Amino acid sequence: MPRPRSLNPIQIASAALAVIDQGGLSALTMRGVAKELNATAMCLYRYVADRDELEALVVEQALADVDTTAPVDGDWRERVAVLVRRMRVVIGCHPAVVPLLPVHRHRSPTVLRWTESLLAVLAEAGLDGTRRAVALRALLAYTVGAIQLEHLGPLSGGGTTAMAALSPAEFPHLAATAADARRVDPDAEFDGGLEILLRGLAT
Amino acid sequence: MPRPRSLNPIQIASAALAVIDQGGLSALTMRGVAKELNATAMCLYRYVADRDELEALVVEQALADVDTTAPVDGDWRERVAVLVRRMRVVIGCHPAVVPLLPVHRHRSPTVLRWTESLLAVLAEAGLDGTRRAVALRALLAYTVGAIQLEHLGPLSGGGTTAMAALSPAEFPHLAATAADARRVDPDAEFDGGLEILLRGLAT
DNA sequence: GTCGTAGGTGTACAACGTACTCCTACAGGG
DNA sequence: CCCTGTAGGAGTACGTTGTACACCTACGAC
Repeated sequence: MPRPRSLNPIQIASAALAVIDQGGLSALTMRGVAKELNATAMCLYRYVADRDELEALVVEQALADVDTTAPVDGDWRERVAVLVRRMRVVIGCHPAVVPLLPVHRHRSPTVLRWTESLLAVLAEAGLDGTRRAVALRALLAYTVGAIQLEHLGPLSGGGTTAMAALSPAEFPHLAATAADARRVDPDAEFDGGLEILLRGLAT
Repeated sequence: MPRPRSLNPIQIASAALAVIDQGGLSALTMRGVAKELNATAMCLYRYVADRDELEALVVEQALADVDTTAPVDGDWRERVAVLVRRMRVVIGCHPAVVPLLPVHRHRSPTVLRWTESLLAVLAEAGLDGTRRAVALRALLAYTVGAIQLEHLGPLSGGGTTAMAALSPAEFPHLAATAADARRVDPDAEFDGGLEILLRGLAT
């Protein structure tokens, strides 16, 4: 009986993701997303309760193309690494959503499926109960933290450069390490940290 | 010759921290902080360039009582753990600043001194060059990530509870692990993850 | 006392999220 | 075919935010 809807949540999520990809996090406004859809700001409230829910939609849309199926090749450590890297790669395509991840992570079906796959691998590795819960949180913490450091930490490079320029008298190790760090590419850095974690899990 | 200042950066930082501790991150506004100081919003701009700089001040103030001196007791792994735990405890006293940490971390002198101490311990452990840089980033990523998960993840507990209530048919491992996770206290969880990382660093 | 400088205040504006009100396009019944 | 009830979309408006600008004023040096 009623008038049919002219938008759907996927269109809204896509538009919002486009806005944020193009203009950064500060461009994500109700009015901005509405304009992208040739609609008005208030119209969006027929589909989302508030801005918070719009953010959750963006996060889910950004994560949607993470492959959450269980990897089959390699031992369990390699399979964990594959899952974690898949997540990182996809997030890397939408760096502006990084600040939204910690807040909306637990509402995303993709994150749930991904976590389920991760836990399955950990179970195969012989981890169960509390030890598995701790292992999961450690992997989650590292993943979230590393991705944030990568994208927010130095506003991509500036922070590390600034640290490398610190007085070697006051901060000898920091200045030296920052100089070293500039020569490590982000992939190697991420994988290196992940490997440390996986070595720790294996023993 | 000029009129003397009636405020100083420490007063502003303290007032801002008080505001955010009491009213949460959303209470941190120029007007709100000004009211706390019995001043006007515009007055603050004689001391900080913009809101961003005020946030940096809050972060530094919140972290100010982290003891960044090098621990002396225990082997290097224990000393790393002591430094990391000191940071976590202090941040735990100001949970509302957690979302500001990733953005302003690299501007904080306290973080610089803390990092310097951490690197010194890693150097004693025989790590140098690229390997030390990677180890540091891994520890940083875990620390930042774990603290965020702890304070933002589930709005403290609700998310884990929601996950425990998921359909065991669709998410068997997740539902079980979430149920287990509810019985792990936060300190043990954090220390457990940290220990995994340190074990990985030791080999 | 006088003066110049710099600190504090007041006003104002654009942009934000969103509550409320109205108009109107459409699916079903006659 | 028209008519009608319902729900979608638009418009307006309000309170709050950060902050630019102009003004006033309190104070140290002479």
